[in-house]
Amino acid sequence: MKDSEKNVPSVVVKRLPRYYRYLSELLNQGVKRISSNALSDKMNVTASQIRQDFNYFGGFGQQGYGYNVEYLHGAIGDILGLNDGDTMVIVGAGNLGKALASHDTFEKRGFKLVGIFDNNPDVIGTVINGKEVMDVSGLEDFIGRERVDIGVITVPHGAVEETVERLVKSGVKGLLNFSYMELKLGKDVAVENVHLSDPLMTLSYKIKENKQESKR
Amino acid sequence: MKDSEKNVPSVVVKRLPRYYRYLSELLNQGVKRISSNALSDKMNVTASQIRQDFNYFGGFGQQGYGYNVEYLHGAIGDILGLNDGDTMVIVGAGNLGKALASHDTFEKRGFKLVGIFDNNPDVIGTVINGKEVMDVSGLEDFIGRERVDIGVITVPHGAVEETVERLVKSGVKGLLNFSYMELKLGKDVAVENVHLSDPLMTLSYKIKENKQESKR
DNA sequence: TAGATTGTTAATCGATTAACAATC
DNA sequence: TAGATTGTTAATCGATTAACAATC
Repeated sequence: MKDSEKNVPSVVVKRLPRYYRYLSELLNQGVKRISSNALSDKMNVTASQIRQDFNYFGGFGQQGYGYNVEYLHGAIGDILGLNDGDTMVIVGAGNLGKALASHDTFEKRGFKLVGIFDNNPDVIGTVINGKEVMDVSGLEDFIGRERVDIGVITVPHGAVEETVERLVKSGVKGLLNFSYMELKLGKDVAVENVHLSDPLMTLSYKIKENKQESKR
Repeated sequence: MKDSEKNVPSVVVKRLPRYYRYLSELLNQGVKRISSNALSDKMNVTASQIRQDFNYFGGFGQQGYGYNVEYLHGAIGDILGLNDGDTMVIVGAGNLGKALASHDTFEKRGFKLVGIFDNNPDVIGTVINGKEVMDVSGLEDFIGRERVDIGVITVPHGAVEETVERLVKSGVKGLLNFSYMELKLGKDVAVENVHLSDPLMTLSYKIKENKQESKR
């Protein structure tokens, strides 16, 4: 069994984007090499965990030297599939859809926004970040023709179910779901659910905890 | 030591918003009671974990009956501090700031948006979701006067540091940070960092994994 | 009461950390 | 070579699951 086929715990996978971000920053700063210890300080994780994590994918470092930042950055990008040129469409050109369409980090991470869709005649035809909003009635055709990989769901609550169905039927391979509804699908279509109010609630908990602590 | 003062593992805290969302939905559907087993089916977690989690805060159920949905919903809301009437300001009225300002889920969860700030003269004075965008130069005054609890950071990269400093100095108790930069602060100010591209990267990984699997 | 289901303890599992031999 | 730091195994810690007595 190749290293890349070992089953990687999902806690590790969820840490990869974070590593990737920090390495991007180091790369920007022109840092050439970094040790697990130095990275550990920066990221507030243990050096041991860093080495352990990387070794799920088979060691990118060199004894006595550390890790080459550029190489490691590229390797993690590959593992994450950021160099696969995944294309995506945004369905729902409301405020959130618009914001995501204009969010340049997506492009910087190697994703290509190829279409924005809405069902509102007033919105169809308007231009967001240089792209014309298309009529959602043409969604299936477009996805099939352009072989779109990812569907980003930013439609209102009531339209989620239908949107998901249509995206999946058209053959997208993954859904990034910003709707209130939590999606579970068959394992042939990957899903990530994003709930913007979750971190706000967690923050609220922490604030409350801080208050209680200071009272003691 | 009271139950509420036990130190709750952060994995448990991070699950609370999810419980809260599912309970909101059940409440909407008019469901009166639910057992850990039934909830377990719905949420794809074990019943054991649900009971274990709730018991960190001291048991909300009743043997032989299960949990009263309304009561449990309220209790978790209390734990999360959603009934504390936390106020918030959004700093940065760009696309993301606008989207968040219009995101009604925040209000539904008990948070009160009291101000939106920007430094761009073209944006100052415009109205977002019924609220006029204010000049960021008045940020400190406003926060002090209105005793704002939470600062939501949606400014561009270059303005993050200054924004954080000003928010903290003015006395906010928590930051919800959407900027690229990952914040760490002293423990008197709570922070949640949100990185919108992280779930997209994780999704990309899953898609890639699916592809490899189907090849085998 | 009998049945159901919690609260909670004990067992298991997995993830993190520590340690160190391998090696650049 | 000597020093540094990885890759990797072993030890520890914590979280999840299982089990069941308590009890509504």
